Amino acid sequence: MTQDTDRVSTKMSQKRADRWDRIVDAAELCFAKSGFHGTGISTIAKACGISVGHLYHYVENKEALIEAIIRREFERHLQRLDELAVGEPVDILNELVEKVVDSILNETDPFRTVLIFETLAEAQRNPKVAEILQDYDARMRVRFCDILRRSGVPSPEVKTEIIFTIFGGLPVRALRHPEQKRGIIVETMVPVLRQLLQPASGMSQPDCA
Amino acid sequence: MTQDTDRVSTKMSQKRADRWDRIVDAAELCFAKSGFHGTGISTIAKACGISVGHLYHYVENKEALIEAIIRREFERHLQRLDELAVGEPVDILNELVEKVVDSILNETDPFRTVLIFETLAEAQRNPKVAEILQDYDARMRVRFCDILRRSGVPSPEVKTEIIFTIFGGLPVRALRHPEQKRGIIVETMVPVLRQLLQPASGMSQPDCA
DNA sequence: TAAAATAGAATGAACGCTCTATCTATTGCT
DNA sequence: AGCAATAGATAGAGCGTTCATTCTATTTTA
Repeated sequence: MTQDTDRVSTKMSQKRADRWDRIVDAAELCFAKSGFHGTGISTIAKACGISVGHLYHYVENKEALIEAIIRREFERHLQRLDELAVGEPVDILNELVEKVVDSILNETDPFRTVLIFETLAEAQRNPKVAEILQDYDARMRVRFCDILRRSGVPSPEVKTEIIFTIFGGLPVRALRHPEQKRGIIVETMVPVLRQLLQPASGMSQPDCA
Repeated sequence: MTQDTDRVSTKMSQKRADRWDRIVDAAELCFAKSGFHGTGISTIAKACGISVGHLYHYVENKEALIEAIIRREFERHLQRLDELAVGEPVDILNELVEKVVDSILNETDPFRTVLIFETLAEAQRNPKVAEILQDYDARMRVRFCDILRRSGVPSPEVKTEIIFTIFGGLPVRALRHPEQKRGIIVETMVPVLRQLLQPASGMSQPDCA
């Protein structure tokens, strides 16, 4: 351990990174409660126990904070997607359906969902946010599509799009129809998914022999 | 026509209603451009060419304006749904699929979509908005479900929920993946819809043969 | 002339952000 | 090791602006 200065600076930037994380944590909570534009910087500063001036030593401006939160959230989604891809290609389809079902049933994560709509609304008027959104969506599509392709699902791109549509609709439904029993949806959704994810067999569309 | 006073007062309230409509029109446009919380009252007043003080003679407060816009938008949705229900029960399914396809292809209404997410985001922190949202959703569900029931679709409630999920997801996709050709989606979506809307026939296990 | 319509200034709070001041900890020099 | 110099951490008041709303004054209409 000869890089003493390095270790010090690492420890330093580690501390900085920790502080940054705590700020983003607090901001996420505040934004979830009151929205991007309903939350003041002073509220966020208070929420993580620092002063406004101090917060601005870590955060360039509110906009950057919003983007950071959106990015972090999408990174989580990408990670979840990667966890899906570890199985054997043969089992993947079953695993996929299982995960989808699980995802529907356990989508109770309350304030994570809030930011979805906040983000979508923001993306409509903030081109930078729109770009982030579309960029991450593209990356998620590629990964998911690869899984389908490796599993021999025909027209994987379109299937990806349709499944993403369903998943995009689920949180909407959770808001618009919160009493709906998720289990019942799953029951009817599973055969639909199975039909969509059906690997190429004898009779099939132009896409596959 | 003996109720002269009535006619006068009607003409009066007619004028008031017109003014009100123009205010809501302007507000809708502004909110679509900058969001509920990104738009100031003065902006709305300017957009419909009246003063702030005057606007407050028609509008109780900003909140009421937001609610009015949301309500008006949902009324439009309800109306569109009713237009769907006029056909013969037998043809309804085909007509339904056709309308759905048409809806996907022509969902270019730009600023109407904006308010969807604005509304959903708002509903998460404003209980009154959430109630409106859920109330209108329930009414739309009932109507749509009735159509399915009259057409002999099994498990119409669940089918309604699933189709609403897909429809809820479409605008999400339009934002997250705007380059996606809608036509391709439709091609693959139609068989999915047909399977979902399949009327009860001989072999009809709970879900699949 | 009474009432309704309309305008726009005034209000006070909240906003995002910057500035300065203090305080702490590390560094270089001897 | 001990002190001075320096850099970073932190706080909070202050800036100019905008917000939603109200108030008062004026014009138009009945």
